[in-house]
Amino acid sequence: MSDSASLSTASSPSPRVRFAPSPTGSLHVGGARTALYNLLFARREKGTFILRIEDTDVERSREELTGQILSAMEWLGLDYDEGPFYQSRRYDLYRAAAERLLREGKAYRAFETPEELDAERRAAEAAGKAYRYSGAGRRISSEESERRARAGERFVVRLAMPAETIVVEDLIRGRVEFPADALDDFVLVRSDGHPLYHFSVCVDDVDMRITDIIRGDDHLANTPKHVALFRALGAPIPRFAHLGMILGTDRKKLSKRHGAAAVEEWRDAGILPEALFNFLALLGWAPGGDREILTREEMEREFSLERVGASPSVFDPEKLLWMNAQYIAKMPAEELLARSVPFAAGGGPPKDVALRAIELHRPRVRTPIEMGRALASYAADPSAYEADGLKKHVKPDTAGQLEALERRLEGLSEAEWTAASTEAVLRETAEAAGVSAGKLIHPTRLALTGVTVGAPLFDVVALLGKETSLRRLRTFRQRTGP
RNA sequence: GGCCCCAUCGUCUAACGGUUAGGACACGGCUCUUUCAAGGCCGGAGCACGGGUUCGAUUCCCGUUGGGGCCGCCA
Repeated sequence: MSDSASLSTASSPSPRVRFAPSPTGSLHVGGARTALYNLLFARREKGTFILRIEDTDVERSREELTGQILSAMEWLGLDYDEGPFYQSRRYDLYRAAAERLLREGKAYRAFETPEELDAERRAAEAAGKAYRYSGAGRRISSEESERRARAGERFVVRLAMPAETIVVEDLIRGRVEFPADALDDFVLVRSDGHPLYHFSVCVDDVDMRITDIIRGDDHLANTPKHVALFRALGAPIPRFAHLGMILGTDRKKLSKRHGAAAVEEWRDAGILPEALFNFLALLGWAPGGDREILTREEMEREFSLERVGASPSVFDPEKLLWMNAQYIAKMPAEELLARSVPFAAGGGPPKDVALRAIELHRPRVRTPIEMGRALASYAADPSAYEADGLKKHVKPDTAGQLEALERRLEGLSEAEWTAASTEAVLRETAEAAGVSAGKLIHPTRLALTGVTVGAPLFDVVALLGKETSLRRLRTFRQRTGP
């Protein structure tokens, strides 16, 4: 439309975003939500989503965890356009950047030992003051610094923070200011040559031409460091968007301590990836209107940071389970069957029976695991009967009534064995015995399924078939009778 | 302790100065019914507090309180 619109489009390249987990644990739901927002943002803005593994912490990073994170992302459908890139393979880049900053006087060597720093920190604490690095290294001349380095003295590289307020324009939080005296000259490179988090992040974000940094709120306080670093590196400052934390029910940052903080734990609990994706997307973002169940396409089309809230959100497993049930309700039977069979002990009944069982139990289960259990009950006779059910529904004359029921049911041919006709037979039997149908229905359910709750009895009877139904009835009578 | 962020039902959220403050989960009731669900209907439940600004504040500003985060040669 207008000149300025086309101009701004021309001057802002397509966005590049990244998700940068460190393999020090499995994929956390908070991390997954961050990745998901990056993905949605990239799709919506026709940008590029990059995956970068931040494995510079040699003590804590573990290779197998990278594999776990990758597979959890794949399972959830968090697909990236570029990467994964590994920071551990990019040390040359960090070394070159550090040398450049040193040369340009934007960073300097500091020769304090960890023990000395520890002592300073403790002293500050004892004095009730906030600890700041003294800046001693800054006052060493570059000649002397060079000389000591060449002499083999150990040193770290620190950034010379400018003495000015740093302003962060956050897409979600607005303008946030950090006074200069709250920041000190933080360490870029360890004495063993390892680049540290803040440094490798910024060097990579510059190198990968990241335009928008969407990450957790816990990084907001780190952002002035990053801004200073981007400036020192002579790079443009990306846009920032800091997401509210995901909390446990105790309103503390969600962690393993809360149980089920990892994506794979939910996977193993029978949560469908689509459901978790949908649920996580709505933890902080609302599409507007009253919609809750959205397709991936809708989310990719409608996601916008403007509609992302700033406040933290509590992760509610109950609602996740509800959402899972919503997805189960709509899933094609074949697919639901395929997802449930792995959880059916013994593989469940033949496919035609299984498919009908799926429809019977679909509204009654919330996970494929529960569905698997239901399927298994059609293939194997009950191994035990619910104790409370026996007590409640088995009376002295129950066995006799069930025997009468069996006799009459035997009169039905295989072809006549339907829900309607078996029901009719049961009701006739009850009437003949002068009792209500319930007196027979409940013990029959117990006999056929072992429990007192479940799908409509006569549908179950029909599905089980004549032979199995009668066998289970007989067994029940023998095991519970006089 | 210093700095920073956040604040609508128990929970997730809608509202972008004027609404009987809407929806969803959970909860309770009714309905359906052989049980349990699912579904449908109904209900209880919220603008943290105090000052401003304004004709008018849930909404804007300041403060208080409460919660959270960051302050490493961790990420």
